[in-house]
Amino acid sequence: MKELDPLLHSQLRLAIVSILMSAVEADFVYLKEQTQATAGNLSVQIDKLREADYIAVEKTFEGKKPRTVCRMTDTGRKAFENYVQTVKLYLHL
Amino acid sequence: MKELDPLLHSQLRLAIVSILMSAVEADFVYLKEQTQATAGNLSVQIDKLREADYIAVEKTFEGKKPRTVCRMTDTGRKAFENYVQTVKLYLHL
DNA sequence: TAAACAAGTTTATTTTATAAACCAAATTTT
DNA sequence: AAAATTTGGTTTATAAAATAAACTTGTTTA
Repeated sequence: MKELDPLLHSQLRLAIVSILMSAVEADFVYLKEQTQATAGNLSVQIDKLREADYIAVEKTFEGKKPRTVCRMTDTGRKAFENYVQTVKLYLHL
Repeated sequence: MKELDPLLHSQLRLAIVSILMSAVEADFVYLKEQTQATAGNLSVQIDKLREADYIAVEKTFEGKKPRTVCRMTDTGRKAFENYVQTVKLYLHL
């Protein structure tokens, strides 16, 4: 049985990537709202995805407020597609 | 975002259930071969699925050798179908 | 009959996920 | 204008999970 990419096979990280796959980009606040995760957990998981170069993270300022914007990388998109194909086997789809 | 049943959202437990969903039953040795898991890990994960009544476990003797046979319960089948529907949302399927 | 094997289980270790506590800057309240 | 609160996070500590190593019990086999 093909292994499920452990980086994506995590509730929160999969949710993050799922959102990013259908939007050009999403910021920390939006991801927090959508996923209902705590800020700490979200911060950690975003960082893991960034370390693996699955997502790119840009820290800017929106006026005086910090803004952390995330978007998928090509590597991340490929990894996601691969994960989808693998999980389909497990789900008999 | 709907939560992914944590009992099924685990590489090995999902593999076990995936196998059991497409076979009437499967024994410990077969599951071990197919999943490539260690016996200890497999034993633990089977037990978690059994505790939740997702699978039924029957310990018999095949001649003089013990045989542990697993099959899905109705509860387990429903949980799996529910998991499939939920994960589809994450995967945009 | 002692060593090796089979089929597991139990326990210990490592990894992962999660949340609590913290920080800096800006905004609001008194 | 000082104090308290909010915003947008990060760091660190705790809880849970996955995994493997060690052990058990009975069975062959040399």
